[in-house]
Amino acid sequence: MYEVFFRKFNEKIALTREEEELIKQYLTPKKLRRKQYLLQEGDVCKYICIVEKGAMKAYVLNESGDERIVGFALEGWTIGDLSSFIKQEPATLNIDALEDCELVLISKAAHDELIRLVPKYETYIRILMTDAYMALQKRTAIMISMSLEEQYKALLEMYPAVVQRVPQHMIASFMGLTPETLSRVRGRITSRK
Amino acid sequence: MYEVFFRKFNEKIALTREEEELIKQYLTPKKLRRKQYLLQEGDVCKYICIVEKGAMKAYVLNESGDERIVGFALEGWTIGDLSSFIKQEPATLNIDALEDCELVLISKAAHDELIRLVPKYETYIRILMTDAYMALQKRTAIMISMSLEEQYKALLEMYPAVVQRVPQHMIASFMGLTPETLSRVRGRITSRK
DNA sequence: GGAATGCATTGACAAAAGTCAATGCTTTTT
DNA sequence: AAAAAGCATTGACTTTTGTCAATGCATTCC
Repeated sequence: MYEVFFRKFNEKIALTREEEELIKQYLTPKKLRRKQYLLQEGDVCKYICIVEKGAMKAYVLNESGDERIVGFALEGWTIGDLSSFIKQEPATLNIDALEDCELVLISKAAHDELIRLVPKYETYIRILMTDAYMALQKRTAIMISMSLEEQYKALLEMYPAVVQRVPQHMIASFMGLTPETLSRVRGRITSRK
Repeated sequence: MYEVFFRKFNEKIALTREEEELIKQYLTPKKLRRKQYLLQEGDVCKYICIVEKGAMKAYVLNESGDERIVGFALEGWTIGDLSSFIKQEPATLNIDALEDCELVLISKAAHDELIRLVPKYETYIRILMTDAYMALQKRTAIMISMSLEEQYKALLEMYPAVVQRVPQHMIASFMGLTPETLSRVRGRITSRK
């Protein structure tokens, strides 16, 4: 249990057995079936979630009521409405399972305690946030500076596992496009290349 | 000197006089004239930069060679090519001064030392990264889920000082639009409202 | 095994955004 | 004070993207 979580953790900062055991006490395992919600808009995000197995997506609904995907999470990735989690305010994001999932949850209380008690946890979170921010900056730069063809190619490079695993209409949603437009973009890429 | 930097720091975590003095030794002041570069694409980002006075922008160049603005920084804000800074790899961002600026710089060596020596510095950076990530998530959600009119209104709420202070063609660039389109979007908002 | 559902693609058309050129107004430069 | 540069706006036109409808294919569900 928690193999993926601690593997990812140790890739960034090596933990002793004792530290691992201590941290484990603050973690909660959870299984989620495909299409089940982890979080719904308006609820407070009670947990940061690390995916041990499966795949999740986070999205907002636009005025027409259709999903715009803000992010995905595969094995080893972290997902949650961070803003809602940190401030304990109602969430703007919806998060649900794309596949049957095994998750590790960290509650706000556990998170605060871990930061207080385990210096390496704070360091890990600092690095996690930094990495997440860098990745989102990169995605933002891609979105505002490239043609759709180039955006799609860049996402393929940046998130090959996601593009492979997730239906294309969700990639379209992630890019802020309709499925038809993404289909045509892909057509242009394969015909011209 | 460094008033704004320490004011922002103390808003998040209170420092003792001794801690302030210690941290000060790792900071470098720098003045930059309007239009001068802090960083050019291809160079390694040597410093994280906090704006004491003035305004900066970070941008990428698209295939047509025109600027797409990734972010602004006003007084008290932080700017830099974080990815380049952390990995000490060539930058993809250009950063320059919109106005004459007074800056506080933190080199990579200073940053690493501060993290090692001053626990509150690591905490501050963790919070800074978390806040930056939350803000960028919000901006991303806005960009993929809203009409241009709503995007502009949302940016007005999110960054009123920026919209007020910066020429509109830069706001257009920040939104991934041409200046003409933003002008028309603004026209539609004021006529319909 | 057949029906239903979800998904990607394509076509025809409508709506939105980009491009190019021109204008008028400031601000900056000299 | 005059000239130049920067900026926002507008109009005419082009290109891109969205919308709606239809099709074909694969997967899932009874």
